[in-house]
Amino acid sequence: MGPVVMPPGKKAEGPSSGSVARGLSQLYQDTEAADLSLALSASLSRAEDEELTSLSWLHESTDLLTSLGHSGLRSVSPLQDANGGREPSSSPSSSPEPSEPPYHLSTGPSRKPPYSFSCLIFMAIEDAPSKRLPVKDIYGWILEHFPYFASAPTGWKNSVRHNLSLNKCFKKVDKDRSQSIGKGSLWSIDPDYRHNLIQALKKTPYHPYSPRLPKPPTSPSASPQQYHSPPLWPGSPLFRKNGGVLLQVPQRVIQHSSRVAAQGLFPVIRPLPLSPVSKRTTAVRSALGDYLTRGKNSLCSDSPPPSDDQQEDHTYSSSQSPTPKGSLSAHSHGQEVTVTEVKEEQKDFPLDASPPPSQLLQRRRLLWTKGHLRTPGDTLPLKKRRAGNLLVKEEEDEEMKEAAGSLLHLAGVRTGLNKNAQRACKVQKELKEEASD
DNA sequence: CCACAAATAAACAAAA
DNA sequence: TTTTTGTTTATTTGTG
Repeated sequence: MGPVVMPPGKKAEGPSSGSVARGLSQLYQDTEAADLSLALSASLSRAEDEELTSLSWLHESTDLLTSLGHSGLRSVSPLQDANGGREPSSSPSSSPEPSEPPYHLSTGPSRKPPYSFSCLIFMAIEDAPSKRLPVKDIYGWILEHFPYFASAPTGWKNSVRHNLSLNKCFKKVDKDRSQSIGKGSLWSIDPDYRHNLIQALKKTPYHPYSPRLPKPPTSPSASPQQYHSPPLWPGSPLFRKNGGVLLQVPQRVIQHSSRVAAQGLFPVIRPLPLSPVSKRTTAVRSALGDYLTRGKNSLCSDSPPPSDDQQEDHTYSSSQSPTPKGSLSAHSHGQEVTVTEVKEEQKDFPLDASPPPSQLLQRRRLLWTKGHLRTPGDTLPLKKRRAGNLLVKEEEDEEMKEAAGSLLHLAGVRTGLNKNAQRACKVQKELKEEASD
C-alpha cells in the first residue's frame, strides 16, 4: 500500500456537490474564522434548508473541520501545547497557559489530537486500502493527519509501537514472505476487537486521558452529544463509505443491518436511510459539536440529543475491552452492537475456531455480562501470547473464569484488593494462560 | 487516597 | 554495525 497517507487531494474523490459543500469550501478559504463556528453553523442551517441528497457536503465539512482543527487554520492562539508539555524535551510551544481549555475547546497544530494512540492506529490502518500497514506507514499516516506529531517529542513512535504490541486489537500480519516490505511486518485490526476500537473512536475522547464520557458542562446549552463525535478524520473510510454517519447511527440500526457485516464493518451501516435532514443535522452537529459549542455555545443549544444515545445505552461503559494494561479506551462492553457486529466479524476472522452463531451469541452474551460485572482492570488482555495462539475456546474459558471473578468482585472481594494483590492476580492469570498455551 | 486507563520512558532483542 | 521494529516492564499523568 504505497504511501501510507492519503494525499491531501484524495478527499475530493466523492462527487462534490451541493451548495453547502461549496459554501464550506469557500468558508475554508475565507476563514480567518474568528467566527468559524458561526459560519459552520450557518452552513449547517443551510444544509437543513436544502434537500441535499448527497452527503458529500458532509465529507467536505468534515475535511474542513479537520483541517481547521489539526492544521491550525484557526486563528486561535498558537495553542498552549497539549501538555505534550509533560514531555521534557522538545515541546514546540512555550506559553503554558494557566487555564488550558479542554481539547475540544481549543485546537491547533500544536495541539495534541484527542484520539488515543489506539484510535490513531486504528484510523491509520483502516484508512489503508489493504487494511494493513507497517509501523512506518502508521507513523506516516499519523504525521500526515496530525501535524502535532511532527514537532512532538519522538516518544510518540515508541508509544505507537508499544500500543501495537500491547493492544490485542492490533494484529501482526504475517508478511508475504514473497514480498518483503522491509523491516517488520504489517499490522492489522483484529476483527474480533475492531468493535472495541470503534467504540473507542465513537467516544472520541476529547479529553485525552479520560476514557469515560466527560460530564456535560453545567451549562444547559452544551449537550453531551458533543462528546459523541463520530470518528471523523480526513479521508476516513467511515466517511467515504457511509456518508459520515456511521457512528451516528442508532445502535439498533446497526444491529439490524449487521447481517451484512461479514463484509466488513463499514458497509454494514452504509445502507442506512439518510434522508431525514434531522439525522444529517445530528450527525454534523455531533461532528462539529466541539466547534459549534465553542464559538457561540448557543448555536447548538437546540440540537436534539444524539440519535445514538450511547450514554443511556451504556455503550461507553466498561469493558469487554481487550484493553491490555495500557492501551485502548475502547470500553465497549458488548451490548447489542457487539452481539451482532462482532459476531459477524468473527466470520472473516481467520481463526481456526469459529464457533457457530449460536455459540457466538452465547459468547457475546457472556461478554455482555462481563462488561457489566467486570472491572476494567480484570480484562487486561495482555497481548502476551504471540498472535495466533489465541483460540476462541480458550478465550471462552478465560471469559468464564473472568466472569466468575467478576462475580466475586461484585460480591465485594475486590474491595480487599490492593494494587499488589491485583498484580499478583495478573501474574497468576498470565501464568495460567501460559500454562494453557 | 485509590483504582484505572492511557501515555511515556526505557531496556532489550531480533530483524533488515 | 546501525537502524528499525517489536516486546516488555515500569513510571507518570489525568480522571472519577
